[in-house]
Formats: sequence, C-alpha cells, structure tokens
Amino acid sequence: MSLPKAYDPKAVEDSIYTMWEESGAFTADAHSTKESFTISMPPPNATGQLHLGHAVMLALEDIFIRYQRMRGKEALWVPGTDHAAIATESVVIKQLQKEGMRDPRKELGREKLVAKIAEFVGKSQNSIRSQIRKMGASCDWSRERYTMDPILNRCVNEVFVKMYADELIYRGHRIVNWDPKMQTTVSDDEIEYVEQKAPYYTFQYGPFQISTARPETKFGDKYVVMHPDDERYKQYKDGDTFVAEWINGPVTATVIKDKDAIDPSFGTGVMTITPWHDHVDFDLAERHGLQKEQIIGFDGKLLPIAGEFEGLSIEKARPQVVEKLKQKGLLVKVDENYVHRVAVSYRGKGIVEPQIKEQWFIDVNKPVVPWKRKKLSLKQIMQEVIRTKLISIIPERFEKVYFHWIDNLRDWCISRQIWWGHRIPVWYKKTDRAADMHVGVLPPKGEGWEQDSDTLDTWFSSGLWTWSTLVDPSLAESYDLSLDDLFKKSPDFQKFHPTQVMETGYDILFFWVARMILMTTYATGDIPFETVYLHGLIRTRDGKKMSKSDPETMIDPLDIIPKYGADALRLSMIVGQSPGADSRLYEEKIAGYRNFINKLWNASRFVLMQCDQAKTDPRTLTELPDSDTLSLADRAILHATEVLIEDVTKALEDYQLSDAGSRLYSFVWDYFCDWYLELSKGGANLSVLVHVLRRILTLLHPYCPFMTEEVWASVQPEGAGLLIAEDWPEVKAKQKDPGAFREFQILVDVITAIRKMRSEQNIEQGKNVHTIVYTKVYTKLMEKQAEHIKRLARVGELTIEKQPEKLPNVVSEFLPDIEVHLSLEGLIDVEKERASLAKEKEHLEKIIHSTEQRLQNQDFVTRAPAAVVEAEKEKVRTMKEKVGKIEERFNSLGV
RNA sequence: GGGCAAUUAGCUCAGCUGGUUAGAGCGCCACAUUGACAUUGUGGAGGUCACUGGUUCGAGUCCAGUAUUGCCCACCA
Repeated sequence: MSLPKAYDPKAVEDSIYTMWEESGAFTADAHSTKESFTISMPPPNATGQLHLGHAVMLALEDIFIRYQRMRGKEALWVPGTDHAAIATESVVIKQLQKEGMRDPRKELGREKLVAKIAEFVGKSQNSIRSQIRKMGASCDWSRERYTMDPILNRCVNEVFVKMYADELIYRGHRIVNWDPKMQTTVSDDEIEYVEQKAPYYTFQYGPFQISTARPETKFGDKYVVMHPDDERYKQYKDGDTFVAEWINGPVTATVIKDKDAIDPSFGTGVMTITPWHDHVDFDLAERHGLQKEQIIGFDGKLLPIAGEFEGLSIEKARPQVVEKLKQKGLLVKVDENYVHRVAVSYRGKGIVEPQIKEQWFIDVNKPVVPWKRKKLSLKQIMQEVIRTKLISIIPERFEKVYFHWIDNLRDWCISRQIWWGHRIPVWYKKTDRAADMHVGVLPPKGEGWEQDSDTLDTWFSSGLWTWSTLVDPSLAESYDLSLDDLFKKSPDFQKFHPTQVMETGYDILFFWVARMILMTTYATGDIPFETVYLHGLIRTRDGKKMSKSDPETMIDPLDIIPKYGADALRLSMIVGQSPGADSRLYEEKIAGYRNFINKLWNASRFVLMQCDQAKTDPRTLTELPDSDTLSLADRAILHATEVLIEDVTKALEDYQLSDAGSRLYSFVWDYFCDWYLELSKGGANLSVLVHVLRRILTLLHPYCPFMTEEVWASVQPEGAGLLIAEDWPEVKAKQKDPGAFREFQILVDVITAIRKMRSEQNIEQGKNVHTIVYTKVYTKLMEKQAEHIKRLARVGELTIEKQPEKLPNVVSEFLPDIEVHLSLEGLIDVEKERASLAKEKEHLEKIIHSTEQRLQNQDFVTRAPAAVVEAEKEKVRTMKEKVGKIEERFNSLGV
C-alpha cells in the first residue's frame, strides 16, 4: 500500500470521475424515500468553452450537492445547456461571414441556417460536457437537458398558451429596443450604455428653444412639452397650437403641459418629443393620446418623412440636418462637450434604436394569477415570495436590489425576430391575418395557416428551467395531457421540485433568477427554489475583469486543471470568496492550494507508512480504543476532530463555504500535520491516526473530491465503498475531551516558548532550559512523547543567560504549581515582570468593573437571555480568580 | 440623480452578536533539511485597521459625517 511521492492529479482525475459515474453515485432515484435535495445547474450557453465563471459555479454547486448526498439526502443535480438564442445565432452568423458568406440569413434561408446553428451547438455541447466532467461535477448525466429538447419545447408552448388564455400574453404596438444590426428586438436587460461625446444643439422652435443631441430624429416633432407651473410659459395653455418654421418647412405644433415628464430647472424647461423613438416620450404620448410617427426605418435609415434626407443613415443625416437648420437661422448654440450615453446591444454591439413595433408581451401588472387564495399580478408574486421568505437570497442585500428592479419593471417583450429559438406558437391564416389567429400547442388543422416567424426571448425558456427539466421527456407528444397533468405524471417533478438551491452569478439576478420566479410561480403555483446563492465575479489580480484579449491575466480552467488539478482550482476559487462579492484569482493562489493538497497527500502517505511499519493494514482499523488508554495528544486530536466536524457542518449548513474550507485548511496543515503527526513520530496510536485521517478526507471531500477519493481507497474501513457515497460524520460527544485538548494546547505553548528561547540572540552559558521545562512537561503531560519534545525543541545543548520575556508568562500561567518558575525566578527581570503583571491586573479589573456594572443594570438582566447573564457572571468569577493569582505572584516577586 | 458595497501588513483577504497583545495565505529576510512532504520546516521583519467626530469602562467592530474606489438602477429633452 504505497502512494507516489507527490500527488499527480493528471494521472488520476479522469479515471476517478469515470469510477464515480459508473458507480451510479450521480444518479438520483425519484422513488427513494429519502428527503430530496435538488440543484438545477444554470445551463451554460451552448456557444463554446467553459470559463472561470462556469468553473466557480460548478465548484460551489458540487460542494453543495456532495455535502447533501453525504448527509443522506436524495441529491439531484441536473446538468444541461442553453440554446442562448441571440448569442448563438450571432456567433454562427459571424463565423459564416468569416468563411466568406456575405448575408447568411438571405443566402441560406431559415431552415438551412437553423440547421447550421444546430450543428454548431451539437459540437460545443460535447466540449462543455467534457469540461464539466473535468471540474469533478457530480451531476446526474442521465437527466441532462437542453433548452431545445422536445419536452422543454412542449413546456414552453404550454406556458405560452396558458398565459395567452389568462390574458397575460398580449400582442401590441409598443416601443421596443430595436437592433438594426441584428434586425431584432432586444430586451431592456440586454442593453448596455456607452458614453459618447456628441455636440448638443439648441434650436429655435417657434417661440421656444429646445435642445437635443439627436436633431435627425426631430422631423416629426409637433408637440412641445413644459411643466404646468413654469412661470416663463404661463401664457401658453395646454392644447394651444402655433406654427413653427422647421427643417422641411413650417409645422403646426401643440403645447402639452405635463408635470411628471419635465424638470423646469433643466435647460429651457421645454422639449419636443419623438414618441416613436424614445421610451419616455412614448409613455408621455400614450398618457396624452398623442400621435406617433416613425422617423427611422428598421434598417436604421431615415424614412420619407425626412424629405430630402430620406434614405440617409443617422450618422450621415445629423450634420446635414444641423447645417440646414443653421442656414435657416434656427441654430441657437452648440455645446461641443456634451456627454450622452448611447444604447448598444449587449450581444452584437450595434446601436440600439427604440422603435414601435408589433410584438408579443407579458403583462406584469394584471392581477389575474391565483396565488395562495389571492389574485396577484406577476409583479406582486415576485415581490411576495421574497418578502414572505419563501425564497431567500444570499447575500441578503440583493433582496433590496431585486425589489428595486421589480418596481421599475415594464411589460416584458418576449418576441425576437431571429430564427434560432422556440418559435412562437401562434398561427395566422394568410388571407386575413388579424381576424384569423390561432394560439395553441399544436398547429391548427386545415390549409393556409402560417406560423408566426418570430422566436421567443431566450429567457422565456430559461425561466422554466428548474421544472421543465423534471417533466418526463417521454410525455413530450402526449398532447392530451394538460400542463398540470404533465406535472402529475412526472415522478421527477413530484420528487425533486421545488429545488433547494439556485446558485448563480449576481450578474444574472434580473436576467434569469427573477424570470424563473415569475414563470415558475405562474406555471406551477409554487416557487422554483428555496434559496438563491449568488456568487461574485472572478477578477484578475488587479481587480479587472478577465478577458480573452488579455492573455497575461486570463486564467483558463482548461489550462489550470492539468497543471494544478481540479481540486486546487476549486479551493482557490472558494476559499476567500464570500457570496455576492467579487474575488481575485491568479496562479500563485492556485499553486498555494496545490501545495495544500500535496501536503495532505504526503501526510496520508506518512500514515500509511506508519501502518506499514507496524505491519497493520489500515483498513482493518475500525474501532477506537478506550480513551483512558490513549495519550494526551490522541485524546486532544480526537476532541479537535469532533469540534472540526461541528464547525464545518454548521458552516456548510449556513452556506459559508469559504469558512468551512479555511477551517479545514488550517486544521489539516497547522494542527494535524505540524503537531499531531510530528508528535506521533514517537509512537502513534494507529487507530486514532487512521480515524482522524478518514474524518479529514470525508469532510474535505466536497471540496477536493479527487484527491480525497484517491487516498480513501487506501484507508477506507473494510466493507466501505467509495468516499462519494460515504456518510457525513456525526459528532460523537463521547470523543470530546476539552480537558485533554486544553492540556495539549499548554504543551504546544510550552514547546513554542522553548523554540523561541532557542532563537533568542543572546544565549550564553548558564541555566539549562531543558532541565527546567522539559522534565516537568515530560513527567506531567507527555510521557510517551518526551523524546519528541526533546527533538522538536532541540534544547539539548541550549543554555541561556537571560530569561526571555515571554516564557515566564507562559510557564507560570500553565504550570503554576511546580518549581519551573522558581527555577526561573533568578533569571527574571523583576521590575519588568511586576510592571506587566500590574498592567494585566488593571486590565482585568476594568473588565470586571464593566461587567459588574452591566449585571447591575436591570434592563440587561431582565432582557438578555439567561444564558448570557450566566456567562457574564461566570466571566466575573474567573477573572476575579485570575486577579487573585496575579496578586499572589506579584507579591511573591516583591523582595 | 437614486441605491448598494468596499477601504485592515508589500499583495490577496479573514476578523461572527463590541472584550486580553488585530490574524491567515502569498511575497520578503534568517536559519534548518540524508526524515511523509523543497509542492518542506522553524523563526523574524512588516499594520497610527481610509479620515473626522460620537456612543461606551472599552471601538477594526456600533452611529454620523468626509474622502477614495467599485458596482447596480434611472436618465434628462
């Protein structure tokens, strides 16, 4: 039984993963009687490679799921991929363009392009699958789903139809964000703003002056809006009309008074509006029932309304329009330093132009959804489930952000003019579009029906992810079943929904998490998950976002794993990261955790060698000896191990993954390796040694599944199976021994003190520390380990001239009853010692005083929990005792 | 403009409901090493806890303000 000298992840990880997979440990049983624990893996976009964002997600979720599996839950982790509508389509189109195709949409047509995209998706799904495996993710591959699977498509259609029937989905002419480059609408969340310096013009418009950065949109402006209380314009009344000379001749304009849209202190306090191309103006126009006119076409070029400018792009038209107005003497001034923000598409980076278009929307304000015996709007349900804590968000502060987002939520435009995605389940009869419309899961019977050419926003299908993945795929074509029937006939849905944890990046709280809550509460009448755990972004060493364009700081998990191992990568991302906060990652950090893993690997080797020397098979060691036959070090580490189990379990229950991880790290390195194994060199109890090692491996397994599983094979108790299927340890009160632990700590302190003495500079001939401290420690505490203290401390030849300052405190504190300090007495600087004692006494008395004061406070005594009051009283007692001792010692020093 | 967060050692970060001398990892310096482990061990240097006030016997921790940084939301004609 021997392990290689250094842990080599490359050599073992893949085969261990296969072993897990073949053992069936990943596969959950829908008919099990165990309590279920489900996580839906946020499906990576099927567009390419896994990056660190995925890696951190996989690491966190794998820890959750492995922990719960070991706790004895029926643990299910559903993997999958997302078709990522617009993202994928634009990637493939770009690729085809690179290959020489000018306009793939036109050249290929719908069917062929969709086939191309599907082919591309197939390839990248394969690479994603293998990458997820590389991370050690213990997900249930037998339940892998894809957002375009037939059953998921079925669910999408069912929900659409249901929402349509409930009048939550409607079709209307509304203002949307139009991406002329991709020729599609994009959602509010898919827009980002880029700051741009653009000239800011002020023009004369009839009797008013108006300002704009976009004169090319102003052709159709025929309303001027002002605040009703604005003194400057009180002679104008709402509805007044006037004629103004404008770009292409005179126009008749109407005065509108509106108190919400206008800030009188800004600029001239007057504006004209362009309802067709501005969200705010659109709302205003709707409020006042104003006319709207399209100025810019869907191709981004000006329409006939622009007169001589028709057909020009915005960029070209702007200077020309300005020039014309200038010549007419209508240009009042130009501010060249104006900075405004331009909306660009998150995906295609094209400039987004608001447009009015006929689109499909989800109404978020209509109170028609039954929820716990009330009728609520989707917005209200989204608020309700968080407010009532049916769903809790970690960290909590994101709840505020979430509420704020909902307050500003407008109806959700769900139709997209792209081809890749779930096609809208609506059919029109060619002859009379408006009159003959069919909304249904299946196409209507009869001739002449044509399906809506639009597809659904990708978040529509992602919003169903937690449950559409659990509906039985074999029912995809059982069209006689309703949505509720589908739920009832799906064992997975019955067993595993709602899920327990949704773990994802805070950057898609709105995109996705909120939409899942919306769609799931509506469709299933239940929440999609109980807890939302939001992780932060992984940044570079300098706190910048990692990007492919900067290979210096870019960390690719696929490079890291072969080099340092998946375990090291996992630890380096988890320890030191708190939920909702960004963290930094760089190679040295990963190397540090690789060292840790190697350290434990070697510690395990050492344990195995000890067993080997004693001709004992570690696997036969299953019983712990009675505690009174054990050495102090053994009893101490057994105690510490139990406390470790307690701490780690509690931290994991509270989703404090970083805490649990660093607790394990320091236990293994600082305590198990540096102290316990060192001391055990003088004669270890193998049962204890192996027991503690097993505990460590078990507790660490969720974090470092590969290495722990590999070592486990050598030390597992007879009859045990894989570590992945091992039970999480229970705390055993019997093995706790705080007394032994404290005593051991004393020993550690004494040894440390001796080490310090050794390193003191001015050591000369004189007293022999060895004889003073070591003999006492030897006889009193550590009979078995005496030789090793000697070895550790290396005090054999050590002699001192002067007493180092820290030693007497340590020794006198812990070994007050022996002649240690008497022997040392002559070496002590009496004045210094007295001064430090006085200081300590003063300090203690202060605390005693304040605590006593608090105890006299009736408020405190009656309101605080009894245990706290007791603890305070106990504190006073022990501190008084301490003061007594200090006084005693102080007096004994006074000569 | 509104909101959220952060500011602790050269770097990356812990520090829970206030309580003895503020911790860790990396880096740095010195020493050690035929030993489970150089992917190692021991020791050391290095911090006015951003600043100013306040509450308290006691503040890195609580409160108020200031500064700097980051993020989110809304956007201005």
